[in-house]
Amino acid sequence: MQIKSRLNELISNALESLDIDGGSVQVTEAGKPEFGDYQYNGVMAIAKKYKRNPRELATQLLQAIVLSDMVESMEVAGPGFINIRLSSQWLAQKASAALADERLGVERDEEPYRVVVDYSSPNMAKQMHVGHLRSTIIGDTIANLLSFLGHEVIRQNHIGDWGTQFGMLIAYLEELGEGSEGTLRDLEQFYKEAKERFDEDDAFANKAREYVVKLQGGDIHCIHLWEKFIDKSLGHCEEVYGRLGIGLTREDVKAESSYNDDLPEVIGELDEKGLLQESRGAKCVFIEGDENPLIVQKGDGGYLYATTDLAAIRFRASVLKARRISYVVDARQSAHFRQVFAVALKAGFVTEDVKLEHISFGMMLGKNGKPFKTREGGTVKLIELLDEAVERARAAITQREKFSEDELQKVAEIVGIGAVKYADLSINRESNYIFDWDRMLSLDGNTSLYLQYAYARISSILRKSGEGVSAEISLSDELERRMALKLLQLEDVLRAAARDAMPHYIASYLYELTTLFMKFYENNPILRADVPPEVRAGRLALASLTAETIKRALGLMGIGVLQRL
RNA sequence: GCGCCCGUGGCUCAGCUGGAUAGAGCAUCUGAUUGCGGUUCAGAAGGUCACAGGUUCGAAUCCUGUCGGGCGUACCA
Repeated sequence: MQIKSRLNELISNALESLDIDGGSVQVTEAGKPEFGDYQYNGVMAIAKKYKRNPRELATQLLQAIVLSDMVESMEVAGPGFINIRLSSQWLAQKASAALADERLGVERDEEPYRVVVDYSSPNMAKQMHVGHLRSTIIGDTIANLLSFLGHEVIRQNHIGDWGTQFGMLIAYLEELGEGSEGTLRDLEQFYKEAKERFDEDDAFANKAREYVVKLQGGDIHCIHLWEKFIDKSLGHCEEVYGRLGIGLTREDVKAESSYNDDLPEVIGELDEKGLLQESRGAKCVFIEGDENPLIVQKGDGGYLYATTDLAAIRFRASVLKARRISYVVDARQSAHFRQVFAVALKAGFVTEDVKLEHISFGMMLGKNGKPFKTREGGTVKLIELLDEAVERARAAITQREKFSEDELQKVAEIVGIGAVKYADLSINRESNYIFDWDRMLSLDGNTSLYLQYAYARISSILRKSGEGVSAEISLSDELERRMALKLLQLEDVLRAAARDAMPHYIASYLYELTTLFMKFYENNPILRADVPPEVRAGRLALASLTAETIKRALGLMGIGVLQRL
């Protein structure tokens, strides 16, 4: 249910009927309950433009609005605000419909498009570490969200499987011989050992360099070693994805190396367009207003990741035919993407109507405000971080419910992983964020545990009620009414989150919904004996829809819920 | 040097393309509740929205400058 756009339309139509150009009409949620449910503030600006009295204009506008059964009242307030109150009957009816609907009343976008979401993209030479966390979970959420809204999502895991370090790694893999899979399990260690060999043994170093060349030349033996290595490394990533509830599969992998053959073509096309210039021995594209060019080919003939990124854009636009291409990559690369996008456009790899966006995010900081590291100052491995999350969750769970060891482990897994993900997804992605175990595993405040707890509590109520939930919701008091309104705002929130690629909109919404529910529940008993059956049924229905909404929205973030906690 | 991002109560964060008295949660204080699952609920206190100008009916939000912090700045990815 899109509420805002319907209201916008009512107002737009009215403005049009008055022959007034109101620009893009945007109602917002009311600042206070006294103001109603929504408000439109645009009249003042329009009045200024037409040099008219705002209150008068607002009054005239109201008269021109054709009210639907959705709106109970609209009135002018203050200097020219228009306060809107929705019909309770309408809210009740739509909430009932949402409850009966698989999608909770959220419609698919009427103009679906094909979108590439590039995220996670780990380097195969090293173990996944915290540096990959944000891209992976933010990207996955956005992909899930767009998909839920009916868009055709193509996930692209642009893994780093190419580069000089692979010569060293496969040379070492070969040296260890058969049965070296065990060592490969700890990639970090493997890399370290290979590097040591490389630094200490000239013969080994030479072989490593030779293997780089052979690999690039398509040598069968080297390719075989390399494939084996990548396969193992990817397997490790998949283990992490599995635990994190990330929807990336092998089919989504589109490795850097897959663009190798395109790179000369990219250079060729840039040249054809007359964009290529040689500068200090390298082939570059200069961009107006930019001090530094985008270097696409090194002096020694080698390509760079800018070249690969251009090849990828070209592929995504021409082969995949994406209309929106989103890169979930940390903010430090904003300059890089700005350049790559500009060049891709100039070169005609994409047309103007394709939306290229860098969904950037800030750094993960430790409690001390400095980059998140281990006590020793090393990089935190993702798998170890997740282990710790689960361990801490286990300790944090109050064991009101008696869990078997198996169940406890499952619950801790859902709670712990959820806490890590939610802590990240609940804040504005653009800012750096402080990683704090205690806060993220707290039962108070905007945390996943609070939401999961609410879900479990509602589940308990529903179980105890011993009856099915009917889809009939009637709203007999103000809190019930506010609940229904909040529940119906889900689609507006999801759409805004998808539009801006801002998962924290969803988190804020869920938190507001849940605190509102707690308040509602405190004041409106459900299962008590003195509650009339109709009222009880209506409240049960609201509770049920609340639970479903929490479950669905957390599900978009890849976070699970529990019947008991 | 240049460029980008960020400065909101003690702490962590919201603030929806400029709107009505800047909102939450921790932490602090007060009160309710023998609890339809609580670590719940209600309330209080706490802010010159870094600073200074400007734009206008109206600015945390837009513009300019200053200060402070982060990041990036040609052949790594």
